[in-house]
Amino acid sequence: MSNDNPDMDDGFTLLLVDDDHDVLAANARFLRLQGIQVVLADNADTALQRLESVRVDAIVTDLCMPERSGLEFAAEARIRRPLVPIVFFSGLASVADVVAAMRLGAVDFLEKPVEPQDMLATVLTLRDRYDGVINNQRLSFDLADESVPFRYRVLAYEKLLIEQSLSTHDGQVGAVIEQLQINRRTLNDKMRRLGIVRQIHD
Amino acid sequence: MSNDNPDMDDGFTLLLVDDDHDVLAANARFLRLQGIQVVLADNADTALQRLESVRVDAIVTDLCMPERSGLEFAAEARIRRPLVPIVFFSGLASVADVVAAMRLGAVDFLEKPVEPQDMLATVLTLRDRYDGVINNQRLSFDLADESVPFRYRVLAYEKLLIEQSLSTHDGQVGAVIEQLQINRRTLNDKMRRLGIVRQIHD
DNA sequence: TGTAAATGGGCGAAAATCTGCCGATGGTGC
DNA sequence: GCACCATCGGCAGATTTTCGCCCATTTACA
Repeated sequence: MSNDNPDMDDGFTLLLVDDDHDVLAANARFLRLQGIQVVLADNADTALQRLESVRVDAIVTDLCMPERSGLEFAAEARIRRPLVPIVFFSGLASVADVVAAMRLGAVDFLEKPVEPQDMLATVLTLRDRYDGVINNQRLSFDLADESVPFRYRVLAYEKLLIEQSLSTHDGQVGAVIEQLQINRRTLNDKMRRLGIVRQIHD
Repeated sequence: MSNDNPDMDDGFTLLLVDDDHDVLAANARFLRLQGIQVVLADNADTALQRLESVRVDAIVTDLCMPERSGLEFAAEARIRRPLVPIVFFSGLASVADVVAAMRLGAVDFLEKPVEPQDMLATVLTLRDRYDGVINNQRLSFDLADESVPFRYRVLAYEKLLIEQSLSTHDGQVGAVIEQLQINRRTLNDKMRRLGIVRQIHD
């Protein structure tokens, strides 16, 4: 892919995966016109290679693809890049598909045909909000699921610890820092990555 | 906590929410026959009251209910009990509904009509996870008071995960790599760092 | 004894994380 | 308005971790 653009980017690169070349090209053109860097793949294997060779910040993928499905691809992608948010789109999605996708940590699920405006809005949201964030509320429930990769389990545990500490201290970050003996800066980063939102009760 | 039946109490209580009384009663009877403690509610408000008065370990709720929907209820429940897993079921769920539910941290989403067997299987999974979490905490924390630094707790958890996986696979490192989806080199490093010694039994 | 598979670990580049410094923001009290 | 406090986040350098490459050792099996 033509990534030889010398003048540097804003650091945000989207991986767009679709087995339909026409749709893929059209969407890519549209997004590029909006100033978003896009890397393309027309199947799961190519997409995984892209993940290796290019620094990808978000993934938008079709659910139904020949050979390897979007779900399988996403599962692999999750292992390689746990922090990269994934959005699916599909025309014929069953409830089970959506559940599976969300369990994999999908950020959103669009229905085909995807309006360019919707896709753009979603992508912009990814760039602004989900960048580097593990969106997974499911993390905290997968604690005992045997098939969940090590890395997720550890992240889920970190999330659990922080949330517990936060809730026992009424959302006081300072108290959490003291109890967990963690650097404030590190705690902030982790909270952002793990999608922990502080909430104060009274 | 307030369980009047002392000898039936294995510590796991399910909150079942459905506005259809007949379905609710039938499901409750079935689950109780399977030895599962069930608390009932036929609307969101009652369900929230139940959350306050009874220690609930898991929630299974209808998505569509008059007045407050299952989603709204779940959002409230999340705030009050962030760690309690929630399962939805619904007959007419749009993709957007499923996405919203999963984002709220739903563990699963069943389609109506729900087969008793499916519901039972789902609930049993919830219960097992619950057990697993409790056990994990006990194992890694019986030495630890609250003041153990975050870093050490996470390391202890990593050690626990690896040791568990090792022991269930009879010390086969290869199987651990597969189960935990962890790079071999990384696993080796971690084992050395955490002082894990592989031992083969027969 | 040969051969293959499994495991452990050194080395080093790449990636991720940690963390101090500093400025921004929002709420509180004077 | 102004000072104060708690919190968030950009930036960047220091530190740690990850992981491919490669080889030694051990174990398994013919």
